Amino acid sequence: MSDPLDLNFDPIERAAQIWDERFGPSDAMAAATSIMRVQQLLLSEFDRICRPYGLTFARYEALVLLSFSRTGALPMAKIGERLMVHPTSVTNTIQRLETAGFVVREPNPRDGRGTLARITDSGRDAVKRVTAELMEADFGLPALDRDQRVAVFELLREVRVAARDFSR
Amino acid sequence: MSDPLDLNFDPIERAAQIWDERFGPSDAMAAATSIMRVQQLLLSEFDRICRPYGLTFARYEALVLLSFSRTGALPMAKIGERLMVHPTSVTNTIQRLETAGFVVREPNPRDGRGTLARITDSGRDAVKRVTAELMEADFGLPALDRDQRVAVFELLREVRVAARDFSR
DNA sequence: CACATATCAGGCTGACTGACATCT
DNA sequence: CAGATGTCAGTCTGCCTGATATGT
Repeated sequence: MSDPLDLNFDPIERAAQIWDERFGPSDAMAAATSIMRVQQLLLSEFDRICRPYGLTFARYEALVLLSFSRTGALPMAKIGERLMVHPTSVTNTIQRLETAGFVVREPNPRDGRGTLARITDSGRDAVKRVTAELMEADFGLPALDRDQRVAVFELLREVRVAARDFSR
Repeated sequence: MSDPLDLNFDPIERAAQIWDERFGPSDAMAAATSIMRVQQLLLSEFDRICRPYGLTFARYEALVLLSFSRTGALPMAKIGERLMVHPTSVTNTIQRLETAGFVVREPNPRDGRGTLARITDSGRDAVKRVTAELMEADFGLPALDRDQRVAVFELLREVRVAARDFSR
């Protein structure tokens, strides 16, 4: 690359850089593209860890939710609410987890309309193994020390509060 | 919700909270879930802004790349490399942009195997309008001040450097 | 020849809309 | 009855693999 300004080979950052030259620097754009990109890096890492266990990260999240519920079972609607995904996506996710033997479906005894997804022993085992690996991998953030991770969390909490993603 | 521990209504944070009770606090998990969640918030915001112009954020990114190239045209492979997406995804993205009239395809005069995607006037106009709206929306980060945005960028740069996403 | 470039066929994923049966 | 619940059909998106035609 012949551009003398191209000290940095990341394409997104490169675009931001060129953008800066045209419109002036945008700290907002730089921060936003960093978040988008790091999420992409984390998701690949998480999916890579989940894959050997027949899981995707989305399915792992659903399984974690079930594994931490008091009875090991939750209504479909509750799962969608907690993971913030569409009801039909819940149907799809749970169906695949059921096919893999990590979850069973059963009628909700407290609501004739409803269905409960219940985690199986096999599902609990998978959660345990994947969680151990994620912890081992520092959730994709071994590059940051404890204070830095806390700083990231605190900063992003502001964004989530503003988006009403937190109740506080 | 009857669970006495449910003081905080964010589902991901809620899961992290329950997780903490079981395995002890994980600053890495808290930071990682925040990044995943904020990316989700930003992407919906960006897609919402792009939608009226017949774009998704992914297509907007490709269009930005073309609009900032010196000649307004780039080989497909170069686009994939810079946006870090699979060659078939580039074919797909460019095809849709072509259908929308934002780019045209032409043979690469310097490589008989290759195809160039060239941005049209209509494409440049769309980039201009969407970019203005994104700037107006502070790239989804109006909740942070300048110093905070810079802090986010600096922290996440560490992660990207470790992942070799940056060359420095 | 090996290799690069781009496309196509086809699969998988998660998200969505609209329609529907069922139940509260 | 209105409203909630879950599923299904079908669409769209982005990402991927493998095969292929073409050209370096």
